[in-house]
Amino acid sequence: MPATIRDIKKQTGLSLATISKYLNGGNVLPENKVKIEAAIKDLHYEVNEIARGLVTNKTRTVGILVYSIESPFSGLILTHVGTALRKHGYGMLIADSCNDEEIEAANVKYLISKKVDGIIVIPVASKGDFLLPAKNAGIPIVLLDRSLTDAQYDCVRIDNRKSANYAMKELLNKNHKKIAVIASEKEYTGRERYNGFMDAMRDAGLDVPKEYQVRGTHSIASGYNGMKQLLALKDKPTAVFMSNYEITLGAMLAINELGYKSPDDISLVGFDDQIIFHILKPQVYMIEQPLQEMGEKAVDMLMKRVTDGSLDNPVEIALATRMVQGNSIKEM
Amino acid sequence: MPATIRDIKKQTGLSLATISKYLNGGNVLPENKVKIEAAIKDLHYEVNEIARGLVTNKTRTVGILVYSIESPFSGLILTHVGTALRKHGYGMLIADSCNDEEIEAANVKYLISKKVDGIIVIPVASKGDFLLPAKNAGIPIVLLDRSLTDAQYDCVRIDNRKSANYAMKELLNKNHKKIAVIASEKEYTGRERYNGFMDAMRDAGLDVPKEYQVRGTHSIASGYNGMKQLLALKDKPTAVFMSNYEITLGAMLAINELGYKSPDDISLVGFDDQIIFHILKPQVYMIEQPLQEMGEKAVDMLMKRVTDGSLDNPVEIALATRMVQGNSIKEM
DNA sequence: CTGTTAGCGCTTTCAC
DNA sequence: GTGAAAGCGCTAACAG
Repeated sequence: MPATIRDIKKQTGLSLATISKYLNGGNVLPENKVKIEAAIKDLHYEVNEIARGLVTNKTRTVGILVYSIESPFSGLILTHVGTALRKHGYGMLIADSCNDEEIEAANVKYLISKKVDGIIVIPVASKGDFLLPAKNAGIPIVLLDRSLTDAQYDCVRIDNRKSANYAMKELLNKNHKKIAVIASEKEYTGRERYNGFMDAMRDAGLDVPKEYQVRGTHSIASGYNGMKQLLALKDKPTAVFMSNYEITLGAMLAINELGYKSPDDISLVGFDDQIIFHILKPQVYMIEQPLQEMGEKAVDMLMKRVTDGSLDNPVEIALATRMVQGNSIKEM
Repeated sequence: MPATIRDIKKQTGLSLATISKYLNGGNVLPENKVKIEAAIKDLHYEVNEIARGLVTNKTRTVGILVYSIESPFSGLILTHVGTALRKHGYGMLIADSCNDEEIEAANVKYLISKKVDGIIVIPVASKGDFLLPAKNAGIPIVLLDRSLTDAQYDCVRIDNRKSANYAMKELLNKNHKKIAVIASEKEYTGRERYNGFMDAMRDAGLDVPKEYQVRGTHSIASGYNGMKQLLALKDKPTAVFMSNYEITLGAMLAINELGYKSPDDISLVGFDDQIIFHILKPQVYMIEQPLQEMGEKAVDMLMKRVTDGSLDNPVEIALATRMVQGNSIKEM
């Protein structure tokens, strides 16, 4: 049975109010401060945040709804979210949606019952209904990385469409004409990046035959199979745009396995820079997302809602990305 | 302002006690049950777990202290931990130690103040002092994947030393004599696997020259540099044992980059099977950890302590691993 | 600056 | 099976 504020009261002879005031950073006579601090040490006292939360109606905990904690991307961005939250004195209650919309919806209710002060969500669903209970409960919500098609929430992400479009310039400038794409089909980012790719090709007046448009899932297997498919074509593309980390990884493996060399045999541009690509040959041209900035901005937005009680209209922030130069593109 | 149990009382005319009883699965007259359920729907009532926690002194939340949420291994095992916990009706409050012992120690206190019912920890530190505050507070603790050198806690892990030893048989049976190792030096698993490797070599009566013992960190870079180092030796090893996922990945990249082929030029055995290696050529012989079983067992042990209040002596469970056959070993 | 008091939302005796 | 009442550990008026 851990020490409570009453034990401190007993040892110091002070009132609960004074002790509470001290605990919350209020002004207390120096001598009392000393007494209280001594008692805290003595008794190994730690504030009971549950009790505190009951009265303040604040838990200093943010719920994180993550599409799949198994995915490497999740960890890479959550580490920044967590660090930013910790700086504000907040913790993360993480709920893994396991890429399952039902679990995701159930997790929202779970977080509500846990009285989290806000929710950061990298969604599985592309529609926003599942968030309504939280919204109705008045819990601030910030979307991260992925937006929703039918609902307005604060959102921090990159400009996927523009980034993909921009990435294509590298290939177009080097005179590639036969360019293929491997993109995930259902997810927000996959769709947007595919659109950006198509925008760029259309603007360049280039046609993209159906067999150059490989749509799959957000997975290594998709990249691997997609690239194999492309390399098996009679009329191979000279370049391929790979729309995310998993797809890029899979595609690179297929290339290696089949004994092709990039950029000699095929030029490459990928998405989602990760350390592994820094030590791979050839170094692939990669769109890099500002993961740290994304995590921090999402936390900033949420904190603003939480602490200011800000009720401004939702804003969607689309951060710029950066092209990491490589040597995976051949001049045509 | 969300509905409370008092709002239900108003609408149903029942007493708090009856409603509470219903909420906790107690027996209530069918007519009352109907009334309560209607009111809950009407008012969008969700239990306030904070208030409940204050009186029951249980939060149905488990704290997770993870060495680095950024690491792919973390996500792979936490997904199973999370799923198992959810089945028990528990959530995870995840605290990222960021590979930093100071943060780790601070996070313990944070979790205590959050009154988590138990803690699962994949530690950064190799000594157990940082867990003392939680232990003293009577919070059950289960170590996962990594043990500690100086403290007794429940622990679920694989038998790293034996697994590494066993993995070596594949190489020894195929008559390899000049075998090198790349292992992390400071971490628990790295040390144990290194020891298992050395055991096997000693038992086989084989010498391991210093330059065949590459010790580094648990990182891709370590594997990459380590393998380059080995391949640059005048007297190259015929086989290499790579002690974890990151090291294996890095080592494979180095091999590819230098244009070597496995198993023709070098035989390989790795640790930590992950999907990526399933589509890589050659398929590397890999020790596979039972991640799901590990996650579930850890949760089981914790739940036993939490719900039974079991105070038995700590037990350390070392699970068996499995060798995933590949084609990365040449018969000598 | 300090103390007294009420009460956050729920569970839990204990009568009935 | 139901209700009244007490209280979990803390904060937040308010008065002194």
